[in-house]
Amino acid sequence: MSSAGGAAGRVNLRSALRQAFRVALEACSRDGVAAIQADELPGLVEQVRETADAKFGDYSGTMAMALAKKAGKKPRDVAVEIIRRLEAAPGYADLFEPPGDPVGPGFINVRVKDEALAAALARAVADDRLGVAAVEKPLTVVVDFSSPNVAKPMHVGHIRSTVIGDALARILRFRGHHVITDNHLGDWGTQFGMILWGWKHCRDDAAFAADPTAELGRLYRLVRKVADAKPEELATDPVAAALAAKHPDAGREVLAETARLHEGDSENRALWSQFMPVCRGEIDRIYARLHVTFDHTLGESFFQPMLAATVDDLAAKGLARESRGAIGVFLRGDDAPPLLIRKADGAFLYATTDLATIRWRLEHWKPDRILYVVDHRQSEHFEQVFEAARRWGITGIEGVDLVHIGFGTVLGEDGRPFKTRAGDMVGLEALLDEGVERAAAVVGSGDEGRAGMSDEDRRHVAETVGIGAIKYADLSQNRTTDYVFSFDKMLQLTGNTAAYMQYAVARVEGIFSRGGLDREEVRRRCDGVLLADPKERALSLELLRFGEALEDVETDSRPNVLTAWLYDLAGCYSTFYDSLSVLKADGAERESRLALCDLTGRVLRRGLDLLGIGTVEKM
RNA sequence: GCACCCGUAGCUCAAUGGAUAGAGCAUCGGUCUUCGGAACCGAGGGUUGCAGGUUCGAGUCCUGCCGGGUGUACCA
Repeated sequence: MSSAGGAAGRVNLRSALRQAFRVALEACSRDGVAAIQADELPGLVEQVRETADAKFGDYSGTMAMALAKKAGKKPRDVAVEIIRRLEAAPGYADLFEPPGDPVGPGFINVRVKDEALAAALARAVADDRLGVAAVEKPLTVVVDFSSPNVAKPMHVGHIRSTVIGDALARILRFRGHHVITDNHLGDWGTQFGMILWGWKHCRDDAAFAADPTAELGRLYRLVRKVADAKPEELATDPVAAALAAKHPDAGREVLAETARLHEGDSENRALWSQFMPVCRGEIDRIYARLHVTFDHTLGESFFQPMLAATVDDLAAKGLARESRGAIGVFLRGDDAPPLLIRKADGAFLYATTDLATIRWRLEHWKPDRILYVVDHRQSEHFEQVFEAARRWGITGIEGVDLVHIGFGTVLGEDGRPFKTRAGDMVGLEALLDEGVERAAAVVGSGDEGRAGMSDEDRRHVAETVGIGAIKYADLSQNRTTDYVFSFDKMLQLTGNTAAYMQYAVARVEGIFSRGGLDREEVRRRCDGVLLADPKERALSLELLRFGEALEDVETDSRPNVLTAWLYDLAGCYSTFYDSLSVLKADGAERESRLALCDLTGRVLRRGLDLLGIGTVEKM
């Protein structure tokens, strides 16, 4: 038996090569080639990366050029010194060909041995983890994402946090980290003051009985306009305008309702308890459809009992003080705006809850890292909260990474924030519906995979493709930039889209059902892979880089690194499959190529799964 | 005013300081008597907003402009 499931059988080629370079560089330093401090070693070792072009080999190291100046030597001479020690590094010769001479100004190019590649691939085929090694030092990582305000309908603005956060959590978990996901619901803020005010002044009992969610949504939208009292908004909404005229002080009254809720007013608390299940039911339905789950859903209300103590403690430590009736933490001197933690009317704020939440999480979960997947517009807020938390000196905060994973805005095709013609945010559910509807039309356009497909199957395929398209479009963008939302582009069957990737999976895996083959049997028989053709070798190497792609996703919390790699993998497969026979091949060649197909299908499927995207057998 | 982010092919987007700035769409051309053609191969298309600077090497780092966005005391 091969080492199925055994960590010893999994090799991350890049990590192995970096380790060899580390040894070589340490030797260079010892031998006086170039003085290298221990703290600059990691940066140099990271300069081992995949080559830009296969003609240069598989991996290259560029650190010789960086080291040349301080060594007082020519870059190529430094490279020669590194190469000499690299070849002697433990384990190097098992996996890699001798490097040869430096290229150009001093590139050290390395090629993986074919035998090592074939053996690693055979192990990956037999492995549930597809050859991906788990991290050596698992961290406890809290991922705080989605976090909608429950009293208002979820809209397109929530999709990015939800989808990116879910993907990051899945990937970190697969990497071997201990991941705790928490949906930090906005269930205690001013939006509830709006609902409360609306409930008391303009509710429609019949409408609430018929559809509580819709009625609460109506109240929120209506009262927000009344409270904001912007003339241009009121001009287009006579109902809101009439209410605003009748209640000129609505804005303040809304805040008063919020404050009463926070103070424990029995009527407002009772209404809150009545509204919450309605709100939760609404968002849970969407999460179910997105296949997104959370380990915890500790909303702001959960931390409410800790807020007064939070303010008191910060004040007692001399970090927070009164200013204009409110209480704030002054982080940048007396002139810069402080981080407010209590309003003049006594109500607490977003920052108060965030600080209390950090303390609670540190105490109960002892994380090494907390990721906040939140709109980039809140970057300043998080900078301040993190700074305040550190100065506060909460127990256990030393060494904990607090990271704001910001992301850009979703734009309409006009380049403006994505809104309906009326100017409202686009509802998330309606968005998903439209995606699925359009997917149904696209999926129905072919005929190959549809033979014998029931209506139910077709609905399932449309749902999987439609939701997948929306998620993939989001995840395949660099998260830091805004992006233009376009159903037409995300549902294309070519290019870097979910539909293309899902199709690739169906096509790859269709080989086995079409050929009437037992995949388990293919895997059992695989004891190596033939790499006679460059296309087979390219595909094999790409497959073994799955772990590297996941590692790179974690480094900068960027899921688009994974989508880009999956797309490259699909490209390698297409090239391979187009020119080399699989089912029509014979003997060992057929076995080898079937194993490649099997692994490609499983890696693509797993990769999409790690992005939260489903796949189908036929489409 | 101050702070942060962004300006890359006609369009939508990539590119952890590395080699000739890449994909898809669109345009044009080619392959194969389809192991799922929703394929594969190729071409054209770029002064990476502008001007300096650092570096062996800059789309990437620094400075200054131009243009766009966001945030800036009691929303979250």
